[in-house]
Amino acid sequence: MADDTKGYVLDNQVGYLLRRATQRHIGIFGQALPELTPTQFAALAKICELGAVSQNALGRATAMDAATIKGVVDRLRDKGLIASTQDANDKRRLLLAASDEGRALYESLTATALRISAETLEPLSEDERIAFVEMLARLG
Amino acid sequence: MADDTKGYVLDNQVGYLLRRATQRHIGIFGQALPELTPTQFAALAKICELGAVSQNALGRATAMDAATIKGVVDRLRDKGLIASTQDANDKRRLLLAASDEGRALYESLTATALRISAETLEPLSEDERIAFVEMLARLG
DNA sequence: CCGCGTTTGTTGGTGTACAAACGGATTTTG
DNA sequence: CAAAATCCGTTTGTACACCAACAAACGCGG
Repeated sequence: MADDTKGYVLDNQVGYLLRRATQRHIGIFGQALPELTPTQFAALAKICELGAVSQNALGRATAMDAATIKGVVDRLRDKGLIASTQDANDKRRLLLAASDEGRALYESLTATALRISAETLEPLSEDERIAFVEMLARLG
Repeated sequence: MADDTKGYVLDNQVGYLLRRATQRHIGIFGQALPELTPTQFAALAKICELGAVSQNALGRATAMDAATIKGVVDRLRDKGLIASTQDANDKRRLLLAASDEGRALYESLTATALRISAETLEPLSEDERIAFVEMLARLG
């Protein structure tokens, strides 16, 4: 029977550990970059990366469903970081683009964002960070 | 300058990857165990693990703040899986305990829960799973 | 060109998640 | 012992996150 195999222990389950790690990361993010939430920053980053996109396409690019991306886009627009216009060729589509302020903010914040990633991974050694991120990407 | 060092790419950031991995895990959980959410199952598991606890203590044991655990406890009680009574020694406290149904459900579901964890980690090799979970625990 | 399936964005509902503020109970401390 | 600090649970407000249902617009096959 050896050790404690076979028992269910919450604290060892991936799902629980993922939740805790995410909580810690969001805490670090909020400390270092209070202007935007991680989700808002992700959406802004993707808009800057992709140029003009429709709202749903942005959602797909950032792993948010249609209902979620709507709220995020609304908040970014309220802050004046992005602008939306009707697509002339397809009247259903909202074309989104970063405003000058949005792009400037994004560019001024990428260094901070990288620092946040580093701080999140800080409990791991150099080699471990690389291996961990690579494995994590496979779980997405 | 070698490769692409230095640039900020959303898809390589831990926070984003954590979010995606969590999404996938929650999807797997919902498929395999639709009766409860991952959070509700975590709370029920901890109650069964710890015996009687106060509401806030349960929150701390499951990494949920007071406002969050309240909603989770309310829903578990609505389902008849846990019961709450006033603590006689400390009139502030709500003492929580699993009902017979709650305990039975928990015990009948631990095997499924373990299978969910395994399926979440399925893209990794045996050795990788162990290393990954250990590192993930350090990030919490 | 017409109908039908699909896509786009919106809304409503549920469930985490956290901050801030609160009243009441308890504990600590002067 | 009385005042201060703390802890308990609750409420309110904001922000994801997803499901299901919807109307308008699009596009394709017949």
